Amino acid sequence: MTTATLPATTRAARWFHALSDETRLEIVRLLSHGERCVCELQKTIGAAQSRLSFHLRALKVAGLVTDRREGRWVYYAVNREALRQIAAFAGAVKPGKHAGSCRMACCP
Amino acid sequence: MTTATLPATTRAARWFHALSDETRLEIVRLLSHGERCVCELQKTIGAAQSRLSFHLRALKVAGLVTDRREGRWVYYAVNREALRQIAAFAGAVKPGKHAGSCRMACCP
DNA sequence: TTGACGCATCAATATTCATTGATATATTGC
DNA sequence: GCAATATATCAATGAATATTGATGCGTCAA
Repeated sequence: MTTATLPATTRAARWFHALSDETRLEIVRLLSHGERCVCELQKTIGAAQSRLSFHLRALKVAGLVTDRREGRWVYYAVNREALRQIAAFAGAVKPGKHAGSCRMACCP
Repeated sequence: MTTATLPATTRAARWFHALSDETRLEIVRLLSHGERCVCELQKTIGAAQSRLSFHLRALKVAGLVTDRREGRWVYYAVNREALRQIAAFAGAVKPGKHAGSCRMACCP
């Protein structure tokens, strides 16, 4: 259920996939203000319960959120560390030294 | 063909989707060193040509790469600004003021 | 002008993903 | 225990995506 042991590229691809859906992005945005139970996300987003559950699971499997049961409620929260790593990944892609034509490397 | 006028969430979802595939991540990683022609990406990645073309198009439609023809070659390059915005987006998701139980907001 | 090369596109297929409605499980208050 | 609530899961369906092989189109060099 965890993605911690996967190769970096695979893990990154799964993170990005988890964020590639508008509903899930909305969930993450809401959770960025603090943890929330499913019922509130449901009211706020206006999505069917099973649909929300589906997307929460996707985020959880990808390691972007954590969940915690308290009585009848389950609270979800963002995994700050994962988000940090995602930002770092995107930030690390910089155009490099060879910017400009690259005949040499390309077609010798 | 451009995504510039879309709502922020929609645009972000498309960016993340473009990065949600291992082949495309590998392409972006290679392009981060400078622009490359398709034939070199092909050699390096070892993917069928039509497959590579498919993924390059996905990246281009999402606005993450640009292309430029020079003679028989087409050179692709990362769009630094888009990557910067993606990193900013991920970095902006911070756990917030209400971290901890949030009964109040949740189930009044 | 012909042939080779670099690349894009198309058609067909298989796979993955999202949505909906129904059902199951756990927890609480009565 | 019973009913109500919160959430997860399942089954079915449709939509989107990825892969492969074939074909087309522009460009260059002989």
